[in-house]
Amino acid sequence: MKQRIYIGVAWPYANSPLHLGHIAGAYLPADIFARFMRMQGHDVLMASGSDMHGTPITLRADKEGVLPSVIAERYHEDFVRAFAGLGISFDIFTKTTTENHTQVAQKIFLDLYEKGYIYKDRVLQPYCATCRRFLPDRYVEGTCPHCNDKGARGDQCDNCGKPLNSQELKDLRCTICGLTPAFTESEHFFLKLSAFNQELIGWIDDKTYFRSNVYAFTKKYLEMGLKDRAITRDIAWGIPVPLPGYEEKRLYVWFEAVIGYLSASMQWAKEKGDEKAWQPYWQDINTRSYYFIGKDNIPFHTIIWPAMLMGKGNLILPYNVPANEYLTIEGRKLSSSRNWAVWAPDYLLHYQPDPLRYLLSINMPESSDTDFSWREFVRRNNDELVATYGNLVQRTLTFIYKKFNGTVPSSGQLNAESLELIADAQVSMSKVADAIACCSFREGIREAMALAAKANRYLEATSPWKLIKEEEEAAASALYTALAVLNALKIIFYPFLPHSSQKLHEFLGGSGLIEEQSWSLEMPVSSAPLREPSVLFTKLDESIIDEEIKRMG
RNA sequence: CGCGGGGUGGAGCAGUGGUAGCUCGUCGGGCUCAUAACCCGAAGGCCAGGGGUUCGAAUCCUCUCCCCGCUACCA
Repeated sequence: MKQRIYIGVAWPYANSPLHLGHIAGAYLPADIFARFMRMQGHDVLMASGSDMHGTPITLRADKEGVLPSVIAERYHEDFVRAFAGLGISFDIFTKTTTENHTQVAQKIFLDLYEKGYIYKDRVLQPYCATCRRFLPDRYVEGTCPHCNDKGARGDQCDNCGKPLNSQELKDLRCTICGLTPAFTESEHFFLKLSAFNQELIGWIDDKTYFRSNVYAFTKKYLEMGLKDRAITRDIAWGIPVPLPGYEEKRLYVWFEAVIGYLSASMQWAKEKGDEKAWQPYWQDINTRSYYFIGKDNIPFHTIIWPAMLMGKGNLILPYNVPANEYLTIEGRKLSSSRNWAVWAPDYLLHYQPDPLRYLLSINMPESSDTDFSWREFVRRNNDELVATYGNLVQRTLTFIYKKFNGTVPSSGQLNAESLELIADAQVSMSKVADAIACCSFREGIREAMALAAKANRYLEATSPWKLIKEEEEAAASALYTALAVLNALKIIFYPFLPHSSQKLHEFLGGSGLIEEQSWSLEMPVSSAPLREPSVLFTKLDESIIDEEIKRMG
């Protein structure tokens, strides 16, 4: 049955390049899922874009003396290049500064406002006279009224975990200049999250198939009770509030950026020349929407965005939010400011995308934080990708190429071992499919690699290089069987390693894009031509470990 | 009593009630089609520790210890 699937992927903040954390956290799992679903014949729309607004971008622009848009555009283009290099197959990757997004965001704002889900309220807001600006919550520090910890921020106290607002803090100070701000009244718009509390509890209740951390976190959050949140700010960079008298205010990023999931779909439809094409992805209740994000984004995708969708009405709620945990680098938390990170553009200058995709897939932070180390990268590449999978392909194809004229050997009468291996390949195909379908990517790629290892064992046991001297037909039959397994491998590795699967597809005589193949085992056709193979993956020298580590930090 | 994640052979990890597994590394052997790749065998773990539940626990409960996040950039 053909399923329609919408895949939303976290919108990267356009203020620094993409790093491995982004890729392992959201983009790679989303891409694996999308490629798999497309190959299964499902109808997929995968969308994302750059989050161009927000304070960090403004701060950086101030520092460099340029407009915020300059910074945002620079990184947006950088993202587009990195995604292309890594093979992240978005159907659309746009940005929040488009006319389209601005209009959609403003329209939703107005709609929720008219329905009473957004209301005005006057708030006392800390204003720093020295810095001449209103201070967002996290720019205010003080003493927690609950536990007396001195490092509490305007939004919450990290010591006791209690949510706060700036007015509750004692000994208030501005984190920029350290002086005491004064409270000034300002009018803001609030999203009435409290109105959706019950409905959200009902919605999350049957989402037991969610990853346990996502489910538990959301449930607890909802049971503690939702508080309405301000969704406008007194800043200049962002989407204007579309009401007269509020020209100086902007929509706050977390309200506006999530709307990008919807506006990007509309943009995709427009570019496709069918303005209504987005509707089935958002309005058909049989469509399943998935949101791939990092764990810090959970509340925005399981609470705020669903609440907004409920308020807007006639839009489907998330079907699943497979949030990943974090990736550490060489055992330490990554930090862009300390350059303790591996940058995607930088990686792509030196290495192929598939080895990285392999490591991040097989060691994906699905259920707990995992570590990326260059030693592990080299090891996985050399000992697993090259030695197990790559070498299987190489030994099979070069042998056939030399001894069978570069054509598929005749299958002859397949013996019991051969039939068993082919059956195993079929089982692997469905196991990998099941694993990916429930977002267990690690399990999926492990199974794929296990099949490659099994094929190596089969070759060892049948030893066609010996058979060919006495019983050429038996050798042909064994190699035919190995080719059948390669046909399975190119498919089941495809979602994870699209570049090498495409290459293998071509070695095996296939034409066109492997993506157009279906998720099924195609038996080779005897005497069909193969193409001259070259290596699928290359070994990496151990010396890169120290070099790469030296370049960080 | 702040919250959360985690502690499984040398390394990285899987395993959530029923004889402790995977990949790599190490040692020994085989093979020679293949990117010194492949295959077989072996050594190596009282599953952080104490207590409890159970016929039976790495797996459930409880306590203790240790590590990592929860602070700016940041999935």
